[in-house]
Amino acid sequence: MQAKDATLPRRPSQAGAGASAARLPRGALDSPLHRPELFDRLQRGDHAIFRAMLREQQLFMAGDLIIRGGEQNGFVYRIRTGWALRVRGFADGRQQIVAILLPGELCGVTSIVTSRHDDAIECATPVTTNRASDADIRSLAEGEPDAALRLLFQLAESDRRLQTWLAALGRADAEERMAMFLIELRARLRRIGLAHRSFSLPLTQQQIGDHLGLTVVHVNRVLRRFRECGVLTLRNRTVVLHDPARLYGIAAPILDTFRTPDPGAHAAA
Amino acid sequence: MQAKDATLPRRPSQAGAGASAARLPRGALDSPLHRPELFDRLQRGDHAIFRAMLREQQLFMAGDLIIRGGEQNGFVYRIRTGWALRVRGFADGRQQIVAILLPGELCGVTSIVTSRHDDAIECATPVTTNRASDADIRSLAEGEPDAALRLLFQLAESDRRLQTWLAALGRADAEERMAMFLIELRARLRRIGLAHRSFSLPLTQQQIGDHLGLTVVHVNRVLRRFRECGVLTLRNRTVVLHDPARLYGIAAPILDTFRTPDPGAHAAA
DNA sequence: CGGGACGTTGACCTGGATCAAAAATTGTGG
DNA sequence: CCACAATTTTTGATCCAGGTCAACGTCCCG
Repeated sequence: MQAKDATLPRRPSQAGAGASAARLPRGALDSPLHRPELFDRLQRGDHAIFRAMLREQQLFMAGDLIIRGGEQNGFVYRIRTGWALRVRGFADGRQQIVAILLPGELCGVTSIVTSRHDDAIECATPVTTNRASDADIRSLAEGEPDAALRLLFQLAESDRRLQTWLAALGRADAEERMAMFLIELRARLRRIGLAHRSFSLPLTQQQIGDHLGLTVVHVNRVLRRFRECGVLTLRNRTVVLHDPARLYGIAAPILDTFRTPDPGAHAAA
Repeated sequence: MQAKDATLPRRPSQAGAGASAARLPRGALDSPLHRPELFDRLQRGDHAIFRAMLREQQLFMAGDLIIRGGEQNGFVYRIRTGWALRVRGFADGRQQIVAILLPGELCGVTSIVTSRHDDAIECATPVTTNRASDADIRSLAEGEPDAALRLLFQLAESDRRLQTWLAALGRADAEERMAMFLIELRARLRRIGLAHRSFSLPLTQQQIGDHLGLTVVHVNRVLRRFRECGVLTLRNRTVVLHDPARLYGIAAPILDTFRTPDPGAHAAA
């Protein structure tokens, strides 16, 4: 359960997830909604943070916790390879996977100001990380505006994703959620070079359910429906998209958001 | 629909929400989960930001949009008085209220790095704000670490709330959500001196539903049940808590979170 | 005093949960 | 390589929390 403080293995993991991401992906800083004029600064900030983290590397196994819930954690992490999950667990065993973290992303940034993490960070695959103490990161940010900007960017991205997903949980049905989930994930994986027509999805259906707010059973049924309609196949932790357009069609009402809620909308053409 | 660029009225609003908050509340910086040692810095940072915003004041009416969804908005706002809602609207009319903003909070902080807001900020009551351009805020943050910390704090708070609420939408039932919603809201209002045994809740039941992920009809039924059990009364946009302990009891399994999801839990005492 | 929000209630329906049990897959030690 | 245990996937049968539809009441405002 504890991470080994070790140098990274030559081949960090056998999982499809990590294998092709041995090099640090840059695409994570290229979100379609960020300001293009800041890209250079973000990249420099990212380098600076990465350099500050070079000394501390860790290797986790699938199932390990990078950050425990309910405790203070004095570090900011950067995922190098593998998939990590932000999990919120309840007293009675229910749990919600609040977000998914992919290589290149920072996690635990809020350690800088908060005294406790309400979520745990759990590894879905073997994961390699770098880290630095929150104090180091804080002083780095004060010295290098670009690094501060990089931190802000991570929080802004996280905010946007949480917000989007929250809206989906509140207002979308099972098929819409599944479609949206896979579409967004594929887009993110693509940006870091980990998705083509098919991509790996190293989560159990239980975990997918914990993310979509559904039971395993229903996740399975939705997947079956998608398979029977020829939309996609999920086998061996791998998603193969047969009919992307159809998938987009299912999620369309949800993806096409940004309409401001103006009271006169029902009259418009 | 457009805000007046005017000096603030002597009595900013008749709504219970704003009336007693003419002075800027500080309690917003005193979240139970932030690091106490940073409080002074946060407060200084808050002052600095507030000073940078003094020049631009605005008054909005209930229903106005402070920030439109889907557009770039070059400002960071600070709510002075009144209630604002972060709303995410879908193409087909569904909408989800993603968060509620109270006096003393910053909104639009992500403007600093993003090119578009996916959410709109809508006023639930008359609202008075200050604001400054994102460029000004960015350079302020670079000059004054305390101000940067204040921005980070806002994002961290927002992150925690979104995460908490997301988990509730994914895994809690209607009564639990309602109970949790009212409990958290009361706690926040208290911190800024706006709640005692009763507090004002200036939202329609439709809006409450849009926040809880329920229909108006069902919101109404849950409220009736609560009323009939003697837990609380909601009348005239005012919540009167008759039996707080009972309310906490309903939300207990959800509030009592931070348990890390360890696989051996079912065996423990 | 008429019209338009908003709140309230009843009757009925359905998407997804729950329960239960196979089948398939993965891991483990011999 | 196989037998065995544990985990995960799949399917069917049944149930219910919450949605939908349709009124009606109530308050406010011009």
